[in-house]
Amino acid sequence: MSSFQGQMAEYPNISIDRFDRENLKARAYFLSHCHKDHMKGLRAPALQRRLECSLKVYLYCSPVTKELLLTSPKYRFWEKRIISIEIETPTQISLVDEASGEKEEIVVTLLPAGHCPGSVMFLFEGDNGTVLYTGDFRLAKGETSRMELLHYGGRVKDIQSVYLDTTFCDPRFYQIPSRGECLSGILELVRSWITRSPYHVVWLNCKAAYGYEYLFTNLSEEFGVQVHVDRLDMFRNMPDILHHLTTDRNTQIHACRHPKAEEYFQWNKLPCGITSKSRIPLHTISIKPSTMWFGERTRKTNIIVRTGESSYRACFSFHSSYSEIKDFLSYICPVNAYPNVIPMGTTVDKVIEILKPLCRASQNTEPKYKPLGKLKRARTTALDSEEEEDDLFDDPLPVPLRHRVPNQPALHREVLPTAAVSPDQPEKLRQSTGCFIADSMQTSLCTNFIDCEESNSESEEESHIPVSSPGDPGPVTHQQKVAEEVPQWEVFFKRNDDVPDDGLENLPSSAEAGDAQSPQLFSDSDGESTHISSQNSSQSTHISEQGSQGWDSQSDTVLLSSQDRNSLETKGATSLNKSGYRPRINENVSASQTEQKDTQSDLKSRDPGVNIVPSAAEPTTLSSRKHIPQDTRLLNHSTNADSQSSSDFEIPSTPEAELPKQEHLQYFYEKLATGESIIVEKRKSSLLDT
DNA sequence: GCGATCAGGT
DNA sequence: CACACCTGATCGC
Repeated sequence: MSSFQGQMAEYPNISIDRFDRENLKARAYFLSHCHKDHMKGLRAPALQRRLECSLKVYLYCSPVTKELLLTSPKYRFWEKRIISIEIETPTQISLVDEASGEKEEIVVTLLPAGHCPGSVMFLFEGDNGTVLYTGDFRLAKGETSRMELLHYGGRVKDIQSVYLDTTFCDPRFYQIPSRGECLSGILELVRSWITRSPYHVVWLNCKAAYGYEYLFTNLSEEFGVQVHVDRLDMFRNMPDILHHLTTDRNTQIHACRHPKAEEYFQWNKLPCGITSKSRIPLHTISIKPSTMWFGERTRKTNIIVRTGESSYRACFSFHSSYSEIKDFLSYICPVNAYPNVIPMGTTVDKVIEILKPLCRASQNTEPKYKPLGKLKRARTTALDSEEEEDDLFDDPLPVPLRHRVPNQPALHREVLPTAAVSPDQPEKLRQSTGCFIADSMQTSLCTNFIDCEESNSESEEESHIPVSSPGDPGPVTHQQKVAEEVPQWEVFFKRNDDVPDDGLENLPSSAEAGDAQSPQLFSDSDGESTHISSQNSSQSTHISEQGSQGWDSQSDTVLLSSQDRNSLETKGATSLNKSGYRPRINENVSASQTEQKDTQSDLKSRDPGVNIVPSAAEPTTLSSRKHIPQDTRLLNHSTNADSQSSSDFEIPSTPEAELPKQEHLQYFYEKLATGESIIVEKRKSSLLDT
């Protein structure tokens, strides 16, 4: 549960995900997603009064969040005061103090957070630096590096502070099976049951919260069976969700709820009350999505656990695991990181101890890497025997790869995201948030060294992925990016060894299911339980292809973009916020926003110029000041072959390409080393013969 | 009657 | 397997 108090040290005039107490004075409000623990005070009389008095105060959120919020009558009073901002569309907002007329400009960019429909992270850029509020998020390793607007000049932006979802920021939660792995596990369990007869039904015992929709849509897609839910009016403008849901109880997949649902289930009664179909009794299993986690060294990652004769728990998480958080933060590498959540059973201090080493030292704007001695040696050619670790940097890399150097090309707008933090900032931060300040003394040399290493490997691994297919609504720079990139072995011949693979048993086919009431392929939860295990990347790619075929064959409506079909996890994370769940409604926001919506599949809609929304008495104007570099290609970093990947954004193999054999590589290397010409027999290697 | 808070449940 | 709710009791206005 979020304990973020609503305000960020750098921009205290805005409030995010909190609407009570101090936040009642905010000049603008932001809502990252539609979960109640992020909406405290949002419908309180105090705030309603504030709205009536201050006609220039608005709530900013994603279009989906706006739609979900306004579905509830309790929040209807917000109707005229919400401005939805498209994902990945930098938007300028004027923060005006209505009493003094004082004005502050800020640019906000919504980035998909992968937590639930409409969930976003907020990237704020203004005079006090660039800050990122993650809200709640689940991003697999490498997804961060694909967010164009987190980057500038081929590097991650210089981010002063990150306000971070630390729900699972504890080594206990080292890994959580990826979205795709969890989904395929659940798919197989459901398949094994509902294919037995039309009277075999599953009940998905989901909590009352947004976030299970991608499970529903994928199940529906896979089996051509709509999911029974209590309500679906909130999705009335999201056809790609709506089409997979039904209020007709006559279906084999239920996600309906009832206060006495568990009791009902004991009596083979579904929450919606039915026990039979055509007077033939139903055979029901329950599947309870819940977070399951595994330690660093755990290799078994069971996704389904049987908890009773007809009950299963299935792995499912809305939040990033410990390693995903660390990947995320070390990639962003902010000056400060503040936990939004203190996980149960841990303390603020412990969380801070984890975050600190992943941040820059707050006083070292220019990171100093441990192997500086190497640079000195390179110039003086003097040997420096006392520092053995220098040898780790054989290649002269005098410039930090990750961080923007102080004088990067300035953004062509009035906000300068370079840190303008005064020396007293740390104290201010401590006071205003009561949270963590990255301490330069302790992040020290070692930290920077580690960070450099990790950033290199991660960027290398993730930065050359052609995520965008022509015509899809990805950021405009994607295509340029792909074209400019130099092919890398790692891209086209993706290893499988970065996903824990312990010789998993493959799932038996559903035909194996015997006569018993429960599927046989899962044993009980008494310790010997084996289950659907974590699958390697090729399997998850395979599943996604099945899904893709389903889309093609089954529906005349394209519900997900081609990009979203690339993997199951893409459906789960990205489409939640992007084209997949984009409401169709037209909103009266501003000329610029409407234009964005109407041309969403057009590259023009990805024009990286900053939108301006009418805030605080500003008349709507259209601006397209460019500030995003043409070349957003990431830098080449070195590979970390052992890095764990929990992503399902696995790099698709080039069709018909095969991993080169060791002996072939050896041959090539030898030839290259001796300068001989390479004669390629049989299979021509397009990567080597240029 | 409403909201805030807490305890307890899933 | 620890989320994001729900319900109900109590207190204050």
